[in-house]
Amino acid sequence: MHAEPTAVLKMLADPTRRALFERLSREGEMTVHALTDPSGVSQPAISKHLGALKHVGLVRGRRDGRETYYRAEPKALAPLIDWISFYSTFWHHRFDRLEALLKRMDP
Amino acid sequence: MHAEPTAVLKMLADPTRRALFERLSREGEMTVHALTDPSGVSQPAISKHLGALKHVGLVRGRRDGRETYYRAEPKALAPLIDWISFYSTFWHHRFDRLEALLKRMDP
DNA sequence: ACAAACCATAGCCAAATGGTTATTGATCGT
DNA sequence: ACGATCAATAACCATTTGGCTATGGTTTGT
Repeated sequence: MHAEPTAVLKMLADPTRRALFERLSREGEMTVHALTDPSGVSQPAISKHLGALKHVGLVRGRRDGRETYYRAEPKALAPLIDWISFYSTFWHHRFDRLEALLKRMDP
Repeated sequence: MHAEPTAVLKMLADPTRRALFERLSREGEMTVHALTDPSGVSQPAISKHLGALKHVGLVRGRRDGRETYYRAEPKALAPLIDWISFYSTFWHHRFDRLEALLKRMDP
């Protein structure tokens, strides 16, 4: 219970990397090529980021011929959600909006 | 709505810094000295981290004589919670465990 | 008055980070 | 068969980061 969120936080803290995760979350499975296209950075940079995300389980890669399709793995956010959940106890009494925000997450 | 979570994520991604925020969340207002004590790093390092946390609004400092009391400001987590909340829409239909986790956050 | 305590700042340094170009390996289309 | 495409890796580079020591500025206690 409530595992180390450091690795997940590090991954999401970089805007380029978070954009990859967001795009895969929104649009589903995509190739490296499609992800590189509008990213503003080179294909090797994207591959490296995807490798890092994969390493902490935030994405999964499926090789198909010469292409690799990546998909988001939101399960890997569990440590982060656990962390927020755990500390929400301490925040609750002085963060009025928290309750509303948490409700919004589970409508 | 759903502001940039990058700054907040960067702050929490460092273990030393997150430990400060956690400690202030658990134990309430504390001096720099008290925070430095069991941290394993020097007082200037702690002060620098507190300055960074303060800069993004995650803590607030109150000077009292020669001591400075810091407190956590969980309100500043709003961008992060908004981000998770926003993407939960996309995850919800393919992340079964999320629902359970979110329920655990708001029992 | 003055030494000690508390905190912030300055200056420095090693390591980590995020990017690049070049290259390689594999697969596809013609 | 072979040139083109896709992705990963290698090698390199600049910047950022997180730590340190040294110092300075206040405030406190004696």
